[in-house]
Amino acid sequence: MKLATYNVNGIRSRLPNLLEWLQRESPDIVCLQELKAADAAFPIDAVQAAGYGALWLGQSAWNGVAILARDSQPIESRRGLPGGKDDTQSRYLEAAVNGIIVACLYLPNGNPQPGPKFDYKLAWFERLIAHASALFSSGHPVIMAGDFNVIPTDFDIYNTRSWLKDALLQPQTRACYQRLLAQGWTDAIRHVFPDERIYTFWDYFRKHWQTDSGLRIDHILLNKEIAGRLKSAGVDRWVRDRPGASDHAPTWITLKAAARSTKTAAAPRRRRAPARSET
DNA sequence: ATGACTTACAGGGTAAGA
Repeated sequence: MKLATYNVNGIRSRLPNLLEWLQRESPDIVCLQELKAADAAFPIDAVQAAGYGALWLGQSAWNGVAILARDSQPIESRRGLPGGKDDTQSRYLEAAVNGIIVACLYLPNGNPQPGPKFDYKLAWFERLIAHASALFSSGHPVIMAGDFNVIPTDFDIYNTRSWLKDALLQPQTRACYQRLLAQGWTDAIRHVFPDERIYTFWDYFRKHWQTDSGLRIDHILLNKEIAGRLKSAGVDRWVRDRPGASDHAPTWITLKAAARSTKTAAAPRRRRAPARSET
């Protein structure tokens, strides 16, 4: 089972790239961010023709998230984070797919910093932390995947020199991410590659792709019910190299098949005791 | 270095991204 997260940066202009990637990599579950399209403009026909069921939360021009499931229809469990009465930005969608709760998120960028956009980022992060706590201890297998807009450590960026004022690596931003992880979540990419520089984003200018000057900001977090199933992880860098690519690359994990329930797996199968009524 | 690139909305120039 392969799950991926991909900030497409405009699903309509990126549709050929998205379809090529879906066909080549066949991910089972996909979290998309930055659709930059209203609900009515989501290319559901093309997505279905590629073999995927989908849920989406669109918005004209900006933001927008979607969850795709191969040969399956995701079952929506939440649309928007709790506590967002006045929040009009489409950044959170949650669904059940193949017995897993999948949370697809697009955390605010927060630049320029300081300022109202950074305040909004931190406030949104607080709402995420609160909801993530409930998800973590829900008893279900849960995966939170998306563009977190957080560079967790200096090891997750090619060089901090020109980013020191950036919202993505401010101490407050990193502290929020660490508080989230402290609930017990496994950062899947870092867990699989503890000593390697892994990037998921390379901005369009300054030849950052050509010089591999990237950031690791797209993350996949696993709760304790599913962390033991983590098998492998990676970044589909070839997608970033295609003509007309998004500035992000798809980031993915594979999972081992779910074990049978603990009781069933642990208890040796017993011969059925003869029933009294049989004699 | 309020920059360099790219998308969306609109149908030009501005906002936003990270």
